[in-house]
Amino acid sequence: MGADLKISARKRAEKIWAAYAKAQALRSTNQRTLICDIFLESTGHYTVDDLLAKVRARDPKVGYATVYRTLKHLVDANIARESNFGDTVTRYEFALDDQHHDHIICLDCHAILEFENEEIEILQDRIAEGLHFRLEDHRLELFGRCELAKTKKGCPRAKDKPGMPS
Amino acid sequence: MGADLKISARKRAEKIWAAYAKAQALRSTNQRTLICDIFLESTGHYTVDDLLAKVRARDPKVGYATVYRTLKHLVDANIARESNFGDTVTRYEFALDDQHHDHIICLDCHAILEFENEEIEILQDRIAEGLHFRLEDHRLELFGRCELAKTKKGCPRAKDKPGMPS
DNA sequence: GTAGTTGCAAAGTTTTTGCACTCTT
DNA sequence: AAGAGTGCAAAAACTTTGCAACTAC
Repeated sequence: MGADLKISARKRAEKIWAAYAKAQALRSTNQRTLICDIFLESTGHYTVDDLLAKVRARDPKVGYATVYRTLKHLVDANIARESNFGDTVTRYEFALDDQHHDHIICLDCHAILEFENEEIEILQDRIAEGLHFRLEDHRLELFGRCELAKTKKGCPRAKDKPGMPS
Repeated sequence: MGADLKISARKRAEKIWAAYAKAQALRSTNQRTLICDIFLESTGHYTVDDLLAKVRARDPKVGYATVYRTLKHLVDANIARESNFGDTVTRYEFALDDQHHDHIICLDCHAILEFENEEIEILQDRIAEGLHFRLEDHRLELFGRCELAKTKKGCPRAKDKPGMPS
């Protein structure tokens, strides 16, 4: 994904956010602006803790609840996407609707890679149609071991994080 | 899925369970036997609460912890599969490894249908290979509105259950 | 008898909510 | 000034764990 695409995605996200904020009559507070900025700058999959840490680096007084509440708005505005890759924590990523991608997660090092596959999406549409569903969303997660994890030394990134599915 | 297949799946599950129990030196207690029986008889996607209710109908003294602990064993033995379809509760279903299927969930009535698609599995393998992953597991969930939900009356099964993804 | 199992209650996690105070509009 | 937004702490929802009593082997 090139830098150009990322920049324009962010610009679009900002427009969507502005429209959403206006429609919902949201007020522009420092905390909210800060959280949105940090979120839109981010490229990975972050827990609320992760994001709060980044936020507090710039404003130590921000509370958990505000991050949760702001993320809820971002999800609602279709700018953020929630996922929990087999474990108990919810992770948030910046993802506009039309940029849909899926994930492959390394069970050893917990790296999360993204991929897109048009063919699978087409098959999904066909399946939904066959079952008389109007498809609105989907979630595809692949779990495996990445190349580094396969070596005898194991993946150097491997840490004991909370449970991924067996 | 015919009754024959289900019966043989159950028989296979019982064999796997017996082998697992032996390997782990698990003891055969009334509670554990009861929970396993109820779980193996079940065909849907149940929360711990659901299962505990069924268990307590036959033995009211069984505690949460025992159900959690037994399900953990069943997951470990690859007889049960955990999923959480966008909400916060973990659901368990009886699923042997080689019977893998995916789910389509109605956002209105929360019905959960199962499907299998060989083509998608092949594409997944190809994607994982391309990214140098050894694939171990996957999770595909489609979210949409079922046929009944599309009528102007809405789906009659619709209830306000906790949040599904937007 | 030994050691795995159970049920209870307490503790842990993650997320939501009530409330007094603050800040935007 | 009105009321949306914030931070804190308490509550909620779900799951795990410590422990004394129990039970399979």
